[in-house]
Amino acid sequence: MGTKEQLDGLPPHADLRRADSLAREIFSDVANKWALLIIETLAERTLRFSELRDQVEGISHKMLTQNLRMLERNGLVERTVHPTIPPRVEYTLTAPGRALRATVDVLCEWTQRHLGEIEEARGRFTG
Amino acid sequence: MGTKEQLDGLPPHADLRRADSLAREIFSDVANKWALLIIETLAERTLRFSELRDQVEGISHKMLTQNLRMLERNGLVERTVHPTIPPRVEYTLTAPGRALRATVDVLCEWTQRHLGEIEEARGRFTG
DNA sequence: CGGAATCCTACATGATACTG
DNA sequence: CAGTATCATGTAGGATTCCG
Repeated sequence: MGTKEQLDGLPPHADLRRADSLAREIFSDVANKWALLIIETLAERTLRFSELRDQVEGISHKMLTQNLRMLERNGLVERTVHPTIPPRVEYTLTAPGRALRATVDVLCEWTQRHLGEIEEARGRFTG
Repeated sequence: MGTKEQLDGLPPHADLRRADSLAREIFSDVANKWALLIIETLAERTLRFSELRDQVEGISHKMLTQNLRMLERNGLVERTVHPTIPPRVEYTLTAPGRALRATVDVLCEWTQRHLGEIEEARGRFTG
């Protein structure tokens, strides 16, 4: 596959080095807690706006809207409007969104696995 | 292993659900572009402060300092001061830092792999 | 209910200058 | 060179209000 051949031999963050590259832009979009928590939450099942707001603890109405728009713009989340009254809007992960989810899972697992270690380090740290 | 048994059967983001949990706090620390780019850059080799500033394109002196302190506090990066004149300060990944690096690599690979797809999605998006 | 728009505040970030 | 402090500014983010 052509894409894979181009990547072989390069560090995985090769293009992220340039501050103005598309890769860096996407990386910056995605590397923030709200986006990743939304992705994780949608991974279980399709959810409505208000369900998401309830399940992603601490997120505000505004942040949820902004991040959903960003994820939709990047094609990671699909937005479906049911023209009923009151309106019903559902959000689902797309294929790339589900692929991203798999990588976020790894990050979540890392967090769980090193909780204790990090807590200890914080205790030792005297900044 | 006790830790593994506790995690089995739970979604990987189980504890991240609580906005006030330690897991969420660590996740929020780590899920930001500067921290992750620093981790990626340090993965190749130990670097001095000024080398890092040059290699992580776009990062400011201040952001680099702040993020290095945060990573050091969480025990992901080790800071070594050589008492010379001028001073020489080197930063290295710790074991948990290297483990994190592996997961960030996956995120970088995801970014590279879906670049085109995302660019297309952006073209279609009319927000 | 979902979302856009407004206003307002706090904090993140950059630029600069200073110290050891 | 590495790091801190200070100041200025932008932007993130919350609360609120209005609209379909």
